Amino acid sequence: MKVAPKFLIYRNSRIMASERYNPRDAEPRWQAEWNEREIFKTDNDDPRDKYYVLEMFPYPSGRIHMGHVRNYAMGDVVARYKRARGYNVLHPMGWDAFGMPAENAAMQNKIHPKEWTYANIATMRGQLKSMGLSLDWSREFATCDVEYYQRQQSLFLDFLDKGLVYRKQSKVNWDPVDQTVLANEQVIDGRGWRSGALVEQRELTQWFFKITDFSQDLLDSLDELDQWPEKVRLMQKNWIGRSEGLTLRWETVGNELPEEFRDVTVYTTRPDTLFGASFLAIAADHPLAKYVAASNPAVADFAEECRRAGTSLAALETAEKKGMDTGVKVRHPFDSSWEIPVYIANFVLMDYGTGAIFGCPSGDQRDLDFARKYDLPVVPVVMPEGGDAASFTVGDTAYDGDGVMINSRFLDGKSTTDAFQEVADRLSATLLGGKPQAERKVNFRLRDWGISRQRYWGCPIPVIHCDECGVVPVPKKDLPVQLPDDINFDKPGNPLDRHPTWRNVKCPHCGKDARRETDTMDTFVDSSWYFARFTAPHADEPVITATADAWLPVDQYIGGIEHAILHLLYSRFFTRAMRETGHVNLKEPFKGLFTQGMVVHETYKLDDGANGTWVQPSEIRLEETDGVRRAFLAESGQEVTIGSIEKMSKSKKNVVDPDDIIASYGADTARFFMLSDSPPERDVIWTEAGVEAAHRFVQRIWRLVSEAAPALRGVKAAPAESGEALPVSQAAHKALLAVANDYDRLGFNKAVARVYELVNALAAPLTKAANEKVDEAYASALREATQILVQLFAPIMPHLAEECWKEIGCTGLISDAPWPAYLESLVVENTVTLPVQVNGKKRGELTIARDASQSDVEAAVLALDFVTSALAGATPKKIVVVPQRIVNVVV
RNA sequence: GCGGGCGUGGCGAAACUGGUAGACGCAAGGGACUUAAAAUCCCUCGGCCUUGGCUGUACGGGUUCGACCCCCGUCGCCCGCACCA
Repeated sequence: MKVAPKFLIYRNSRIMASERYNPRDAEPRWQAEWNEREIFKTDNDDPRDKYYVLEMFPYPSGRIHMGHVRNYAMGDVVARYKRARGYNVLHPMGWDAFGMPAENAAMQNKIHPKEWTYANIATMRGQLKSMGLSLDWSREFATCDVEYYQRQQSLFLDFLDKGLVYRKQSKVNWDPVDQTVLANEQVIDGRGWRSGALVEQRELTQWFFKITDFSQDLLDSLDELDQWPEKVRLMQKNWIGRSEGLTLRWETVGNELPEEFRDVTVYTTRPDTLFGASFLAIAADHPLAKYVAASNPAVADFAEECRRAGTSLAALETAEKKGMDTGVKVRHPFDSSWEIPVYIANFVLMDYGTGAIFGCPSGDQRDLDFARKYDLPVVPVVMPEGGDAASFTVGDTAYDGDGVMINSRFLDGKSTTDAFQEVADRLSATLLGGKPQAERKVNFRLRDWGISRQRYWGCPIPVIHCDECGVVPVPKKDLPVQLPDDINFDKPGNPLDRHPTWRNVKCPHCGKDARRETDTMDTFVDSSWYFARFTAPHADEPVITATADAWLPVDQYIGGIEHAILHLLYSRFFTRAMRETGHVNLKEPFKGLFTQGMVVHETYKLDDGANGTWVQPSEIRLEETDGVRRAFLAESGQEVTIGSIEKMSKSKKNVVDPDDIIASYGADTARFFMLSDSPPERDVIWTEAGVEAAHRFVQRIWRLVSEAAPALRGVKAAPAESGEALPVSQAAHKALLAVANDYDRLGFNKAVARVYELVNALAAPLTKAANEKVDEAYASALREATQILVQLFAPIMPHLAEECWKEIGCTGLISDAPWPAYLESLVVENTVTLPVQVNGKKRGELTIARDASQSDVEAAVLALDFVTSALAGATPKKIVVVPQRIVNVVV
């Protein structure tokens, strides 16, 4: 980042009464002071009310980015504000340190994942420290620390013991060339990102957490999370996907199929549409599909094609809907002469329901597209209320709403709800092969959590495979199962798998030769309980129950919206599982949740089009002539294209390094800018002009405060209740009330606007105090107002606040100072100004006593000239008076 | 494809959740100070016509005394989709 040199010169010589504020001097000085006095170290035994504020811990990718600055600045404001409000605040930091990038770095740069990770942590810790965050660093840990993952293995064993862990077959993306499992993001257009080989799906036996044991509870408890964004609760609700339906068995036609295929079970939420059924669709992995494939090469080929589509749901559903007739037919449950074909379809998932559906084309768009493609009948069975049964048809759009049944024999005329019940009742009472043909069933979309990863850089799953005893848990006394250091990534595949000795172990049960599990855990496991570990980070047990119970839930959790579903749902599950295993006594880990927006930046491209190259903002010079902005390379002057505003990413090079910003402007400026202007839940656009303006404001505050300081130092701080200084005190106390309210709601941008307003209000008084003699009452009020101002911005710009605090003669650290109390008499107004509308349009104003009665207001309004002229002698139809708000005269 | 969200001046936004649309800031323009520049200070700033008014919160409808806010529909952009973290 290149900055105009004048910004970098902080002169030592005195200019007028003060010098420029120099963050490069002040910030390290105050950080050292805080550190020395250990004021951010949290005592678990402190008797005050607790407040736990946590930001999602970072992945140690190398350097912090602006998104981190924004996230941690928000958390720090909350922490500092709550500390001032008298809480015992826990505000810890750690590292989400396992994961793929370390392995990729190992392959590309021949560096050990551990070395790479800890080096990154060291760099990023330094960067975070330069931000002046009020963190308790004594609680820091990384999830790749043996001390941490040992406890995670211990939790795993407890879960296993409790029946919350099991193994089953599950599919993975397999790269046949690299002989390795690929993450979804490593599969690009169906091919491995490194090898380019067509990706296959393979079945592996993998470990799962039984999150589905808690489906209903995870859903129900969302109602209690009233300090979560509504959208996140809704997303989780949809993800869990509770539905009420019917499992329904369809008898297959003919006797040539084996016993197990005498019927096919489907799950449906729309049994009412049964008479619109025109096909059954089963997943490529359905047992019947496999059976047919064994003797039918075309079906086998098609099933294989489906398997190549990748494991991601998005890929599956975006793909063209395809199917293939298996030749098998089934009988309609209400008419044994009605035969319906069974297709294999690429959009039916074995994981959901029973892996088989019946298709009703008139009532489901996907089924309709499918039916049109394969020329299957489309019979409308539901029409909207009030429709005409004779003329209602379905063309290109299915009708999936509620309504009235048609073309459905005994259901005709019934509502969809009644038809559902009727079908369920009848088929539950019908026997097929000695069992009811249908059963009511609550189904969840939520699947169990597969945690097996065939990778090195993760927490080893602590079990042993013995030929005699099967799967044997590692005894707790043998923990940790430590990752071996002597590995390399010369060959594809999992280094643990091919390690010469690590796998070899004696069976803890029978003592014979056995093998270690070489799968490691999904990194989401690591982040599912770190918030609990922070409460007692050095304990022998995963958590100290009483301590965890005292600190949890996290009062305010702050992080990106991208974690709205998985991380938060897994953490909610984990807390429940830890409760079942006796580690904690609560089930919801996060009381308050806040999802912040991204940091975005303009992009710059040299040579337009496909082969253009992206250019970093630091290499750019911007010009504006006649309202047109143009960008040039600073070095050569060559013009570059200004592209769209996008999330900061390395690939688009539209990144700004926080280190550069902090070095040029200081941490306070960076923090202030990240919190000002944009509401925290929305994306914020990083602009040079914005940072510079923030920095100017920092300087402005310092100049005003330091110039007036000599006049303020000697006087006692006291608000003015009357006289010349009254407006000064009123402005300060009104701002105090408003900013506290803003901080309580995480409205940082609004708090910043209030701080601007207060500075504007105090600018003239401060300048006056700096330049001329003011009386003591005035100076006292001004000092009190200035102290309030400094306290208001202290959570955002703590270093500048400490500097100002000291300058105006306050003792102690502002980081330790209690939040000031506002005076009621200084914030209430005696009169109110009401806008007056005529027929809903504003025509003027009325200033009247605050406590004026409704009839007083009406009388005063009717006397206003613009009202009398609008009325022209007539009586108003109505006068709407909203107290303290508005008056509307309806003519 | 499914799920979720967002859309207000040239720009970031505010509007106490149905009550003055545009607070506060950025950018721009004008002025003061200065030998000059920077910094600083003052003024203007949604659009259209004439002081006063008309119009305006993505677009089209609706409810209401009153709609950025609630309802229905349309368009555009963003995020998630279970092995990225």
